[in-house]
Amino acid sequence: MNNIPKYDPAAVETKWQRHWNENHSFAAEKSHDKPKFYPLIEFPYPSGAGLHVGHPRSNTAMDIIARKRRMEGYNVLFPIGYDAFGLPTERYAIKNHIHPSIVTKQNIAHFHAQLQRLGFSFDYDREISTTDPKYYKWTQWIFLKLFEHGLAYKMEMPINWCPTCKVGLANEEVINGKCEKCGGEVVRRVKSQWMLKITEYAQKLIDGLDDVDFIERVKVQQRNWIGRSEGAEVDFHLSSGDALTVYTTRPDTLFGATYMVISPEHPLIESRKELIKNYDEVVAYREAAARKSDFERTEMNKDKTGVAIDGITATNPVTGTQIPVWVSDYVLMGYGTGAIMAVPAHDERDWEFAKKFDLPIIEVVAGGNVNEAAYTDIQDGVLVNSEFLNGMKVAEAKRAIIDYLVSKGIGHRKINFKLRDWVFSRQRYWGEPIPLVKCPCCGWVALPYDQLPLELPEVESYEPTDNGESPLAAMTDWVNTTCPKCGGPAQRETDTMPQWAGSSWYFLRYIDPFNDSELASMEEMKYWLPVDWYNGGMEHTTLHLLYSRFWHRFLYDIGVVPTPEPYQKRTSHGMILGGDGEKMSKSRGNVINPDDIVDKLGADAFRLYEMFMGAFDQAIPWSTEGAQGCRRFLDRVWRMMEFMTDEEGISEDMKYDVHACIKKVGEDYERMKYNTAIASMMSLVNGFYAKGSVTRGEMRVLMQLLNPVAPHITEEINELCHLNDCELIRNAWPAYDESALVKATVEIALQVNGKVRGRMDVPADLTREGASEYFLALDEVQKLIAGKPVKKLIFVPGRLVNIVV
RNA sequence: GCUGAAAUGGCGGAAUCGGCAGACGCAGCGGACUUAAAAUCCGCUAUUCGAAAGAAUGUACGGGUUCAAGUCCCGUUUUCAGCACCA
Repeated sequence: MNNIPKYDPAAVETKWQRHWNENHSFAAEKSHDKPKFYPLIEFPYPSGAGLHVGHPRSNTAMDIIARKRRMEGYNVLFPIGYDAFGLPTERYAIKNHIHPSIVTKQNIAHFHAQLQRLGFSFDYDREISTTDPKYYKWTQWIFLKLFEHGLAYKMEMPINWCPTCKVGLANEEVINGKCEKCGGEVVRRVKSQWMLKITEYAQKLIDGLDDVDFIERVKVQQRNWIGRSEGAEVDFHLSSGDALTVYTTRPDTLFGATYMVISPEHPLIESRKELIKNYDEVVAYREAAARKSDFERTEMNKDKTGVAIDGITATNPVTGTQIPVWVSDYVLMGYGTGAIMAVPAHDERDWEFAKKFDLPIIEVVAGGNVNEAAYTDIQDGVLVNSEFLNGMKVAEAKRAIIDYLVSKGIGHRKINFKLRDWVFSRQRYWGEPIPLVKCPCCGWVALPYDQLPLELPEVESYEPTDNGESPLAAMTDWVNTTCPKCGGPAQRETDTMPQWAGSSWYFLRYIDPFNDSELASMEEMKYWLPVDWYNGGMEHTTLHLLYSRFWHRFLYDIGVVPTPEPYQKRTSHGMILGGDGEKMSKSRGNVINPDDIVDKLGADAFRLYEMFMGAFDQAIPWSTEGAQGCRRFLDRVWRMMEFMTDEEGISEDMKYDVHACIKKVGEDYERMKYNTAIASMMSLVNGFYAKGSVTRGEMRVLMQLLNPVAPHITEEINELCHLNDCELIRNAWPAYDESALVKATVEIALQVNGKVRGRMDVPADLTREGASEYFLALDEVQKLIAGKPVKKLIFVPGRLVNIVV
């Protein structure tokens, strides 16, 4: 072809982006005739810093799938929105005296422009923001439904308080005793908080995992976080006359229970203080434990401490032995019953404690050496010193002892979860107001649904307060209202919802974003749900991903949504690190700004590099030279126009390579092996260069394969060369021809005693049966074995032949 | 501490089922083009020995199974991630 213009990414990309925008090229079709496909990326938080190089990794990956599905004939909904409530915006607003809603608007505009510049095929017509009252009307609506069903409750409780952010945090937001957002030390603070009963859904959230296609580590992490365990509750009779109930997963070891431990906060200490001779000592221990921060508690978890209660003993219900009761902070009030039976022979913590305080250790499961270490194996151990359990395996003994406890009325089967309820209120301005009022006569009363949305009022100051009150509390005009039930004076809740509220259901709103009478129409949801493929960060596994599954399952239970699970498939991308292999951060000075790369190399090269740099699910250091190499590849693709011939078909000598590439690229995109898909296209292009020519037919296929990754340049080449009479995005995905993948001869390796001695071409249809005769007749084979007797000949068709002499 | 994943050239990585280790890219070296440089195109590029043909070694380390091991088994080291007294 003559008159090839120079490749100018900026011009080409602007042109096609405008074209797509004007034509709404990626708007999901209203009709439900076609099969649907709903891919989703986690909607970004529109920070002032703009897009990070991490965003395009996930976005491009799903964009490739979305674009491929459109070519395959699906009706695709690939939406975008903004998770815009949150602390950084509020902080910026406070510092610069701008209303957070204005900051949010500016940041969203910036993000929108950056996303468009990267050519993502989002349906921008459905763009949403969680801060839009038309949106958060429905976030509040869902909260009221939870409240109505008894799943939201307010409770005075010690919470995780971040003194830097001046806000309470959910358990999921505390990482190693530090605040997830600012890294500051988290302290305990007693506050009255709204809680959501996610624990009621613990079992459903575990069971639901069986029916979805999530990558294994996500399932494992969610299961561990929910932490289901099966065991029994057993009552121990105390000398005080009380029954002390413990939870244990090892009821089979009951005969080995040589002492008991209650947590320092256990109510028994107060209710029986008159019997406790060393009450002062116990209280001093409790206070010392309370002063320990979470950090100290975990740091010191190897060194056990405790105090024996003087004055109360317990009776082991099966042996009748009197055993002591201790207080120790290795037993937590928040799990089980806050009390345990200690079996030092078969529990590591109890073993350590018993060694330190010289308490008896009785072996009841044979198989280890309990003087050396606790024996915790539950597979092979056999019960001993346990009367009627003797000789049984652990699993059998568990069943037998529970039956016994039930028959005596002193115990029963019990399932426990580590999952805690979700702390749902935040003492902040920039969040969804909680639509409840407190009435002195009626208690907490829900706002009627027709009064939603309850909009955020304008306030003078968004500053959080040190006393733990939301800035809204100072707005007396807004706070003082009337009770919707009795009409008397009442006050609004002034805490707001956490950032996780708006993101717990946003994928539903995309389906029907302008609906003012429902959160989304059932008919539309029946067509679009569930989300077919959701890619996002591992850091959200026990936060957003779990929370949104909980909300969705609740909405399903009350008949609002048609599917029990929101997401069919979940994958996760690896982080992009700085060039030094460290996490990108301003302080390290290794941050790469996507805009700079797009300016220098173009969006297509940037997208291509983000997909080519390495395995999609692994952390990869950034390399600007590597990105440059991807730009070089696109330059080479562009220059292929110089030697393109007018032939429409695929030339005979390239047939195998072209069809193998179609197969490879299609399969690799689906498996998120973008790096090898791109490598195979690079090899194909190298082949055309080696040959010095490419046909129009070959060019057409290459453009179709490359289009999902590099949509602008391929569209431009398609137009310049009139490869198709329509845009590539309206093209069908190419199919490969099985017969073209069959070769007449294949190159195999020739091994002698397992060592490669050469390569040779053999007929592709050579079978194992004919192999021996075929190979031993060859001169080169005879030369290599040099007359030695052949012991064995192994032939793997298409791979190698190995002659053992 | 427990659990899980991983370790491959100078670098990022590839090798789908136990079957030719190092695809593809980066960096480097050489050549062509050019007054020159850049760009581009072509070639080389795991290590050691060798002029070459070739040979030996080689996928964190030590063993093992197999005709054949990056891949499977046992042990060790290191790195990363998750959980962190959940009875």
